[in-house]
Amino acid sequence: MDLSDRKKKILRAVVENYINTAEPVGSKTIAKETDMGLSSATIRNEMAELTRLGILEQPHTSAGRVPSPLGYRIYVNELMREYRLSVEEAQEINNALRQRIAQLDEIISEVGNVLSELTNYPAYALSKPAHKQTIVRFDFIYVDANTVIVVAMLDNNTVKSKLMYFPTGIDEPLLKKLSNVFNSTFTGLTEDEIDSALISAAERGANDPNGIVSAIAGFAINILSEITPAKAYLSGTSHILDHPEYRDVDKAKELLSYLSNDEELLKLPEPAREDGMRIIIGPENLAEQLRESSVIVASYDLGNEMHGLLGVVGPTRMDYAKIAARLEYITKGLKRIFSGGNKHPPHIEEPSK
Amino acid sequence: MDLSDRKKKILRAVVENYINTAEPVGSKTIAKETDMGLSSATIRNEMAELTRLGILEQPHTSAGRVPSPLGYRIYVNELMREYRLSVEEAQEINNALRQRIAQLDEIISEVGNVLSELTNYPAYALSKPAHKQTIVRFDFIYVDANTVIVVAMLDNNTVKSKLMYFPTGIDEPLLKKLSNVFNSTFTGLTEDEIDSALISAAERGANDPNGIVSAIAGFAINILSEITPAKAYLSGTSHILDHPEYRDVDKAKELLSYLSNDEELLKLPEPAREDGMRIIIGPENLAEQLRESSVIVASYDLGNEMHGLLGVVGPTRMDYAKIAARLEYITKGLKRIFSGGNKHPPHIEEPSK
DNA sequence: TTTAGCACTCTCTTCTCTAGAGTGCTAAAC
DNA sequence: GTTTAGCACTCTAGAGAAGAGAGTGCTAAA
Repeated sequence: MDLSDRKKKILRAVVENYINTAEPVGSKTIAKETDMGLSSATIRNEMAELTRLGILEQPHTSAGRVPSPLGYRIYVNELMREYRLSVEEAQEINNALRQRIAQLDEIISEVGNVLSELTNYPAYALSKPAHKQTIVRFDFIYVDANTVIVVAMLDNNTVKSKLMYFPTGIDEPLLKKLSNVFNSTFTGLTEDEIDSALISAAERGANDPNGIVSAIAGFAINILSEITPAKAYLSGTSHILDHPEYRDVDKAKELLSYLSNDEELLKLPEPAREDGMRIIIGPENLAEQLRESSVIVASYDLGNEMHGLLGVVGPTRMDYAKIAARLEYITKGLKRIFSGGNKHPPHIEEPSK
Repeated sequence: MDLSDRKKKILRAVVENYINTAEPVGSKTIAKETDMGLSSATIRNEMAELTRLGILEQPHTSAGRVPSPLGYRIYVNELMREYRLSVEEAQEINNALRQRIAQLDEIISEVGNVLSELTNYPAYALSKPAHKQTIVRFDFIYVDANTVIVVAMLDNNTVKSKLMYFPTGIDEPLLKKLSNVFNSTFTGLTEDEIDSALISAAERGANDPNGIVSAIAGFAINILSEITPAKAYLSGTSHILDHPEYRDVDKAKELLSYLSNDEELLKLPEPAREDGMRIIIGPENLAEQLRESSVIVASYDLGNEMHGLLGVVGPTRMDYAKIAARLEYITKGLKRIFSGGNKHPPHIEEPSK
């Protein structure tokens, strides 16, 4: 799309004005609030042209103009000023992250909360399934004649354990045998590779008619399948109702129900590049319920197999520049905290678009 | 409150009609839809009386009547018919529970989802902190010269483990010593009882200048403090917008924000008796934001230190009888599944109020 | 190429009016 | 004494009308 510089300036003015006011923007407003030294009539002509090109839209004949999805697209791709976080904003994000990151368990949902609070839009956080993991070693701790603690260490250095009860009884020699069998047969295998053939072979190898091997193998499979399953966390849904677009309760309800569905969230698109960000505007969304909303999504990566997506949902008239800047600051900050090893959020840096 | 039988009948009719229609109820409607053989005029007189007693209310002079909070209270305490779950409804609950209960981890939040879906109101689930737990045994598994797996078994038979890295190095004899120190000093203690005096004493006992003891003790404290912390899960918030009471976006927003705050949820009242149910009507709520809503709450108990509250939030005009019946069926069902050991939901039973 | 002027269009708000529902009171009927 | 019919009265919700305001597109002049 090749527009004259003047058209671009006008488009930008329309988009930014509309983002702030949520009201259709008239030619007079543009003339007054930008310093192009042009009268409203000239701007009117340009806006008429932009409307013909499908970049602006008119809600009705005598209303001001509103950006079309195409208009937003052009704005986002070419015109959006890089939003520079102020020192205060960056500080605020730093504090929010620092305070919330206590237990790693819930970090992702917490980051979603932070994101939502900082943007005033609903936010979601997805954790992606890690690459197929394997168990690298098994240990067995004897507790009493019927009880054993099974400890499994994974290839990412996490450890899982479980108390298991065997009515048929066990003793130290049996444990030793089990340890040998499991460490030789079941290590280095992904979930899929542990199948019933393998289990019954191991049962024969350990001379175990009592199902002990298969119970432990079941535990192993459980661990491998439960580790970082794709999960969705949604935060700040009530922010939806802050925005005039959703004053219509039915629309709000539609979006809210949609977002509350984890499976739908997991289907949302991802950024093309690992470190990129993606903005999906209105009708570019595949889901019917998002056709009037926009999504900004970035991926995060905490190392150690923890990675996923972090997104913000809002009306098409959302402050793309600001939200994108904050989102990027957060994802970068997370990465720094977790891979760098130092426990402090990053210092202020220049965000890119 | 001593009312004539006729007044009670009329009150019940008003409440139930209002619950269904969300419109103020007129004397004519009552006359028509109940078989008391009375004319609207008579009923009008009775309703005027009930209004004088503060049991009914008039939105404005010439509108029908609406129950006051006191009216709901009387209805709930004395007039509410026991709602009998139909076979289909019970079946539906059974299925919902059965399908969802896979990993115990998320069972409580899942039950919240089920509850919300079955009632069409937002529902919350709280897990209460368990009684102070203690570690009953420690085990140490040698991995390599710098790495140990620490395994701790709690008094409720759950097992926690962690891979720990010690740059100063460790060997088998040291592990043995550690095992002795921890199993003699730190077992049977609650989180509070493990204090720094104890830790430094143990450090001296183990002759450990490298902070290994204190690192492991930190892990122990972590476990004890993290186990079933009070948690809140909220489901089905979008159902709020189904009800005409919350068509006003500002009201919906107020309630939604309130419910989204975990700390507030944790402060909500509990049933007086362990197996009881509690209904809090409108202004009986302490929180300002709930003054126009009602809460029905019951406690659940899955044995094994897992217990907490399950609640439903809706407009004061909510179908108390139906919701209470479903809530009770669910809590009883949970108990049966988990304590009875059989993995199937209960059969249909008569719910009590 | 830009601007001023002007008629035109459409929405939003305000006001008025009416239909309808429901009430409370009075007097008659049971 | 209780119940009912009748009726005037009150209040709301909704429909229609009117006017203000904002913004447009077109034309003609600068």
